[in-house]
Amino acid sequence: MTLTVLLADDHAMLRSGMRAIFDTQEDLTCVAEVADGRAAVAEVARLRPDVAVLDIRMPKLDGLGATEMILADPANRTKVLLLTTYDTDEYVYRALKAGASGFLLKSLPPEELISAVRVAARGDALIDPSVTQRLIARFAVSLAPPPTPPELELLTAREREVLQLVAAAYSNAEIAARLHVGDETVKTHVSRVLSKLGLRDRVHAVAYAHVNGLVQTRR
Amino acid sequence: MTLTVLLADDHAMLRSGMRAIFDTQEDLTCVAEVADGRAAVAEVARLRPDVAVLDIRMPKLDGLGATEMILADPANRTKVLLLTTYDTDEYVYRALKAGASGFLLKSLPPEELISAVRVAARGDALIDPSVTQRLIARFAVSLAPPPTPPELELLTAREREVLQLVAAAYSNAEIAARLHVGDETVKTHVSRVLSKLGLRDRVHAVAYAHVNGLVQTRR
DNA sequence: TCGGAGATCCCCCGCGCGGGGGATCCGGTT
DNA sequence: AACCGGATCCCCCGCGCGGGGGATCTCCGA
Repeated sequence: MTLTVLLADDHAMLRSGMRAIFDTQEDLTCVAEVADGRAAVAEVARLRPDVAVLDIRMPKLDGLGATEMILADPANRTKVLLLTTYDTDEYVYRALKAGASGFLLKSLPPEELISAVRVAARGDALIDPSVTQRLIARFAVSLAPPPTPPELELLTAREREVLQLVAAAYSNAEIAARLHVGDETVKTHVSRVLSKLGLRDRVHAVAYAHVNGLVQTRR
Repeated sequence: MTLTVLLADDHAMLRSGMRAIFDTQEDLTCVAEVADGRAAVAEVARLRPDVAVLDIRMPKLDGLGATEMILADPANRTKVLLLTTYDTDEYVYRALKAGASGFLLKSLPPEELISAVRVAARGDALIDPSVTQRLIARFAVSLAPPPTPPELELLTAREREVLQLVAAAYSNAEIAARLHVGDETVKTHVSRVLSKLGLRDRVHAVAYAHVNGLVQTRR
């Protein structure tokens, strides 16, 4: 089975260079060449190639915008490979968010471009190693739990427990019922929490808890 | 300049296979072979190779634990490539969080293993395409803003503005001063916000705002 | 032209909340 | 035995807050 490819780049020379590379492969067919993003979107919709190789810098609509439009339409099954000279982080994030199957630099050796197209076509993805490094760093921080402020150590276990419930917007009476203690007890705990953390009232406590990741939201 | 490599895998056969691959390259030297994670950590500390290629499944200490120990020690400049048969997502996250320079499957062609070592040595990173695909998906959701609940549309611009300030734990008087209006006005806005959103009091409003991403914390 | 939505300001009332005192009981350390 | 930190419960007081009524003004669209 042969793979169909669309090329989008505003430099005719680069397009013919890439086409020459694909032509060396029997199973790859370059079915269209376009010079701007709008044409890329239109031709992808018309020809439904397996893979679209898009430059980021293009007239009318850039490669990122084209990627977003192509991948936003569920009728398209085309995989998108982005090719660029510059690897600004913002570009990378936008590309990956849109669902691109690849983010490659133009310094890529020809044979690797070929393999990239095959990778994309089979539903996998690949990212240039120089970009991957920074992506990992970014990913690591997004996985890392927010740093626990040291003043939290001042709280006793019970106080932390109460703080959790305050953060969940429970009233003193509700917390008392939930912990099976009197509400006067809860008031004492809350007071201690506020004074130890230097917070004015329970409203500040709620904000504090959320900002410092004491409440699990996403993930 | 030649690159030094450490191999860690509990299968002697696989180690000698990889060593044979590296031996075909003049600039790559395999300086050590070990069969478990603890030995890997020790040998890396002793020999300081440029790159350590670790299997994940190993006795005593697995490749992930070894990676964490190696990369936690700032005295080590060794880059870590993880090699595995299975690509469980949890493995990948843990590896990347620890700061691994690569996550590769054992199905990798020999020549790509060689290029992976060179990539790692120069400070870049690479991830197997089949893993990259899922990583992108995960990364995209971590970038995506939390969905805005529809009831927020009921609020007027001013009410949303007040909600933001309530979420930042400002009192009615502080909000009034900040918006240059009377505090009675603020009370009206807050009341409307609470009733429109079905919230009991401002404490619930703070929690609501944080849960629904109306307050920027990380990123 | 009239109506409604939105922003602004006003009064009263009840209550939850937070501060400031205090008390008892238990478990662990000294 | 004496001590202390932690958890529990109690009382009083002042105030911010939220609900329920109002009111005016402006802008915009029917």
